[in-house]
Amino acid sequence: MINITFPDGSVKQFEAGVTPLQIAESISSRLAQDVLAASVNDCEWDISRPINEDASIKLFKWDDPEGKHAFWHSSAHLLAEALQELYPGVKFGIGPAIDNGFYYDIDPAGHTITAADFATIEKKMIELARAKSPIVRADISKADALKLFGDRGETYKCELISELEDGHITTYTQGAFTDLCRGPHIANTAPIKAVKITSLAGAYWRGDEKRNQLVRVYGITFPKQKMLDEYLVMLEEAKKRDHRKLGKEMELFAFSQNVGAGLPLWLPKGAALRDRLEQFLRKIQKQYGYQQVITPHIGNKMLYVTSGHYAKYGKDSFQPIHTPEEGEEYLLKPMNCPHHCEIFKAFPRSYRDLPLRLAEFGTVYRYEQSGELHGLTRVRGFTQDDAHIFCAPEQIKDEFLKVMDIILYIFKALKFDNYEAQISLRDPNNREKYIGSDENWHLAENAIIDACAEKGLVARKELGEAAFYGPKLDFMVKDALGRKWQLGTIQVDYNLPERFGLEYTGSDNQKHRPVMIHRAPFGSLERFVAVLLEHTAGRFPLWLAPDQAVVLPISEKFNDYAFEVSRQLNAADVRTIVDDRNEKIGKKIRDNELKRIPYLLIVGEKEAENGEISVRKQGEGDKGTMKIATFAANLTKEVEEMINQ
RNA sequence: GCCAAUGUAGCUCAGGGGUAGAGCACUUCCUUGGUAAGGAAGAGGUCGCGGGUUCAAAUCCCGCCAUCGGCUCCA
Repeated sequence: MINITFPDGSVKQFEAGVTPLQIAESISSRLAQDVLAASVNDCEWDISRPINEDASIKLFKWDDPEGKHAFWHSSAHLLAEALQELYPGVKFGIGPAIDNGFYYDIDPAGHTITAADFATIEKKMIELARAKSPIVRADISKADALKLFGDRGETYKCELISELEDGHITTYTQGAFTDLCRGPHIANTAPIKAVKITSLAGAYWRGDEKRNQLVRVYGITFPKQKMLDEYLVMLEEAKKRDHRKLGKEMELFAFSQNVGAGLPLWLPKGAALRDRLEQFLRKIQKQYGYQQVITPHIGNKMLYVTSGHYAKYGKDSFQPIHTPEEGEEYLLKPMNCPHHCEIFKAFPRSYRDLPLRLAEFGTVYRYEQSGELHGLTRVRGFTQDDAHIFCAPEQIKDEFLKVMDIILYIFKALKFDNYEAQISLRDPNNREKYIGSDENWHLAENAIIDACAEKGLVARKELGEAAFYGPKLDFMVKDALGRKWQLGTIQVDYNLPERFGLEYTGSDNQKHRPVMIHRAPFGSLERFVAVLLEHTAGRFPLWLAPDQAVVLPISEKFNDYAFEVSRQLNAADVRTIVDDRNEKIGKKIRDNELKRIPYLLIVGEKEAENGEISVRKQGEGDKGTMKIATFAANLTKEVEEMINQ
């Protein structure tokens, strides 16, 4: 007998060799039906895999991420089995579960797979799932694995096996398909009831653009058809809040082929929105002791040779601008920091000047690869809410904490509660990718980790994600379709001060090297507006809304009064427009509700007589009648409460 | 940059070797209506751009550009 400990601490005895599925059955037949995966002593475990010694166990159902993961991972195998039948000779790469479903990378071996084939693949997968094939785990020696997959011409699998340690290799088989796999998997294919192949893409083998490109087939599966239907509806809803669609609809920004790909044009309403965000940030930054600076959009090539950016990114950037003067070369600035370093150098600096916090809404240009451009989230010209803090090494953590305060304040004011924090550290196995000494890297990485700990901020640590000049703390927010975008960022940099030879005089009358902190709470205005649009589905908080109120005259007879109302409200800083179209009031209400204007002000005979307006709040309906000045005062108060919460 | 797809009116889309269609939006007229779609008429398009095939190309073929979904990249 062995002792099995449950998550609540209770312990039950079972025969050695018991499986998680049998344990679930001993609790209830319902649980046995629902359980998809397990962990045994915190190791992922198949529910049909025997347990031979005392262990603590967790059972995972669909609602647990681990349960979905096993379900989708098994679905990837099912997809592979279907592809193997439909396209004989295809070779398999890898096929993992992802956040929303799974994919399988295959070498199509001469077959062509297109979106037109999705229905066939789905049908085949359903057919195979209904066979209720058990998914069977097997240990295999490295030699046997190489032979098994080698005989089948699975060159990609063999490459993977050759890198594995003998004695730790397992395969999983369902029906006629055997895959090299660590698991865990669901017990058999029966629970996979609804299947959708979602897209097709090219993907380099092992993510290396120098190697073969495979075909990646994406899909998602569910244990119930209804869940798939709901998922598809959710996707449709998400598309409606795509910032590219909303930005056009709401006349915020546009792109022109004549201007160039990835170069956004801010329309009047978008520019005004952006300006409000800038003012908001300027105000907080002033409180935190920042000073605004302005630097040019271009800089001498030598500036970037000094900073090291030219050597690293020069050939992949917009190419230098040549002047009539022989030999002079300028670059569009890809970042503001070298300019700010020169501002630091403009005067002899004392420890009394530190921390020196230089802020700039600086527009930068980066030549992103053509396939990478994406609405406002990935562009070639954008404005960072940039600042560089020059401080003494012992001030780093304090400054870091203050920047975190600003970022968290902004996220709170805009109700971004769904962010993730990530500490990006360097890849210890690939040190030549980074510039700067080991000692400095070590210091900088620890400053970030300590600051997060002190703030109680839960941050994921990612090796190899650091910038080439230093480690960073990033705040990521998801867009409508669940794609993650980096917004706020704080980066420690020991490197640029070194390269620019920055120094200050300490209290000891000796020269010292300052440390630099790069930080951008929004990341860029472009990306921030994009994410804000998707986050709010275009229903901006009142203080940011392009139009805060629209006056709707009941009939054309009251147009004059409507314009008078609008004039008075605009004079009181309430952004107000008039809908003077010759339409019925019902139609005007519908159209302006759909335009996401926070307040609809209806005026007719009664209102015109009394100097009043009838207020309707977007999405909430009629709020009654009030004086124009009362409405203006209420709205101003509402805005102030939002910003100063 | 790579793989796949798409590009027709301001928007959403249909059509398809013989000179262009719908709905919404827009303009004008009728209507002057009290809280989510009143009616009529009109205007609007080198069918992404450039080549080729053809008596004839928006339609077929090739190239380019842009967009979309991924991959790689992201200072």
